[in-house]
Amino acid sequence: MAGFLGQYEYQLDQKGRVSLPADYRRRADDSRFVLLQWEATHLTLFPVSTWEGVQQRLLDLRRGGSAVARHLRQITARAVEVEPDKQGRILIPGWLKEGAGLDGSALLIGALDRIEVWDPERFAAAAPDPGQESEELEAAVYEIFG
Amino acid sequence: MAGFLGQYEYQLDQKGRVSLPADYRRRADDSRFVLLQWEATHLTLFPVSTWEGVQQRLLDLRRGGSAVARHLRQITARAVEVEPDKQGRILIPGWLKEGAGLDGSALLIGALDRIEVWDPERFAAAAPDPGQESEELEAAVYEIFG
DNA sequence: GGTGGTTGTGGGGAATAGTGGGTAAGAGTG
DNA sequence: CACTCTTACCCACTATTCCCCACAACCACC
Repeated sequence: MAGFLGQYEYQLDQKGRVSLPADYRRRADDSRFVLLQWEATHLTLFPVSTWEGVQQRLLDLRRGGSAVARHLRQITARAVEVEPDKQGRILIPGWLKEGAGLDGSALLIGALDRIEVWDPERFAAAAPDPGQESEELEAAVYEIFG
Repeated sequence: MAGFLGQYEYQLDQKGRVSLPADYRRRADDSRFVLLQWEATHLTLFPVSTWEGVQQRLLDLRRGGSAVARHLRQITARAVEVEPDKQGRILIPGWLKEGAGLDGSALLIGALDRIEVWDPERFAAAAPDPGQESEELEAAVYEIFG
């Protein structure tokens, strides 16, 4: 099955809720999601079925006892399990809105097995500059799409 | 099932009680927990079902008779079994509050299979500085989230 | 071109969650 | 045995969260 695709810009209401595109709701095999910030720029929304695999890898890494394992709490502390209400909206906690720079509206991006939640301006700014990086991207993309 | 996630800052009342987030209470398969300090910085709260595995590993280690095994009592001495009251609060003994630097308020952190109890300022100070450590963390995290 | 369903958006009201404190039972001490 | 201090249970208050109803825009389909 094709994963999450496309982009939707929705309002973030005064209670901190955003609609989840109906298309995404239908595609997800589970109605529950894990919303977390593991990159500084944006939030990521995993269906719980996908999240479980991630969680297992996190547990394995922590049990390994490496130096970085001690900081994993910084990741899990920035996560919540959310479930859309009857109208298909999820509530984004204040501390996550702040971290992702969300105010007013949110851009929902389909990213195959997950959904990303961006502040529209940040997303525009995150596009690669025409230059070296963009050339590398182009080359990689050519190899994939053939 | 998704484990314990997120962060909640609650008051620590004059009797030394803290509310356990309702979400955590629902998630735990058992209402009883083991609260202990095994790291200098904070306290950790294990559901008894999870604790049993830890306890088994402690017993195995002690039976192994290694040098460190002789100091395990320093760990178990800093532990208590707690159970939330009807309002969902647990009582933190004075000697544990002191060791974790708790006063006024407590930050409850979801860490997948366990819950951590931090002094808010200490938690902020424990965040990895932008630098080598933070880069390693980012790299490890990228590998996990792909 | 109407018509019915679906989708995003707004807001009111009930249930729940966190917080404070009073009082009784229990443990430890002299 | 009496006294004190701690722990546990209970009642009450307030703010937040969650659930539900309702509207309006859009699309598809007769």
